Amino acid sequence: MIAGHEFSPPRVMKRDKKSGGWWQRAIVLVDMNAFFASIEQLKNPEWRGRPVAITNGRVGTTIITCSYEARAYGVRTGMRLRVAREHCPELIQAPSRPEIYARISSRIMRSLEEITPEVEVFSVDEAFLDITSVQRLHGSPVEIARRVKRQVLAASGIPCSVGLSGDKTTAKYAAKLNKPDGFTVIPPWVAKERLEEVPVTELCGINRGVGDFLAAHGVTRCGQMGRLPVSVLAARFGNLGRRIWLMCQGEDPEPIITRVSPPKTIGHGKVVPPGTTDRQTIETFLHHMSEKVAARLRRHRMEGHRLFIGVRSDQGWIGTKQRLERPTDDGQVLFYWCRHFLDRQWRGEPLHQVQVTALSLAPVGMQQSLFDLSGTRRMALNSVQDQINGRYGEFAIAPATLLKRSQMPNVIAPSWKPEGVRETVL
DNA sequence: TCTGGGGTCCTAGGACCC
DNA sequence: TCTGGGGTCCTAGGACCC
Repeated sequence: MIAGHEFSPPRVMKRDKKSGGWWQRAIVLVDMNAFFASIEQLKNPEWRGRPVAITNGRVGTTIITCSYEARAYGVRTGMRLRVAREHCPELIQAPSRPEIYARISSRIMRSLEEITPEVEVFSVDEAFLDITSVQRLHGSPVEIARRVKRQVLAASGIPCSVGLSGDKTTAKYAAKLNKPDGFTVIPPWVAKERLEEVPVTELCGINRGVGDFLAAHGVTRCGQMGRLPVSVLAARFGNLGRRIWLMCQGEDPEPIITRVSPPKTIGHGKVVPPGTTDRQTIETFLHHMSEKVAARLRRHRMEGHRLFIGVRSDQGWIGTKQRLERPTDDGQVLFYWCRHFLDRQWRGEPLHQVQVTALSLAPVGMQQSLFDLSGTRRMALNSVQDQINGRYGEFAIAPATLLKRSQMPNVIAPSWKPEGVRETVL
């Protein structure tokens, strides 16, 4: 490696005269605008400039996200399709296509890493970049941020909003000031002043829980935070409290997290037709969830050591968390426990949601039961199933009872993160 | 408020150890 | 059984994110 001082940030923070000076710390937040809808408009040119809403497959009734043209009519994420059509009769329904969104997301993230290796994939459509140490290489923060915007467009064909500041929270706040296709700079030395009148709940990380606590102490706007001793926040929220205190003053110390860590839980849940009481239907859904969870466990070469199974009725969740005698990545085993759960805990109440989540994940153990023949046979089968599904799509092959449900849409969670964007650093 | 379908992190408190 | 003074591990649940 080259001597450290080559890359260390300048000690003196210069004012950004004609965007020429160096910043002590420079953080960019990239936010794709209406990501899924923008992609569908890109792939279907006749939809450009028109109101498009993404739903969960053809059968979805709730809007996952929608284009800005649709938003102009008052259509919103989470709205029922039926209600949305009242606002906007010509609304185009587009079933979500997760694989495509995932591919484009990966492409965007890889292109960002050409600018700096310090990229934090925050969600499928958002990323933080710490560009502090590449100022010598690529120019001023403003120039680099502009390049980020150009590069995302080149990599994906769709616009994004960019926020630039000296810390993560202010950069994120900046990015949402101008949407879509925005570019907002809040130089670090004016961050505190710019945040002064901003309600604290506008900042990422402050919601009702923290917001109510702050309000009870007379703090509703960032500028009021200085009056509250940091010890009050620390006493209530620990380290998070200290961070919040700094965040509101434009000095969020949070670093960019480049490390991709393995998942800690893997789960799937699904809304079932409201008021379902038919055991067979419930089982089919749980079976489907079990196989999906197991397939992902195997893809990560992980096993669940604990398991959450739950169903939701009008009375709320009925669920169990249990420790497995033996960790597993096998859908049959997961489904076995689902049935067991139904036998023990379900009294036939009408249900509207089911959930299967593998907890306490750990890499597949070395002590694998190599002498357990039935075990190895199942592993081989699972491995083949994964390969086929990997090539031809999930559930190209699956237990027979699931095939007739194979039109069950796959969704992509906004929290999905692309894999293999970078090598995990040891 | 939740919609729908995913996640993470943190804290409090209990069980159990010496 | 409680004294006294540590500690660890585990789990449930809350708060937050997209």
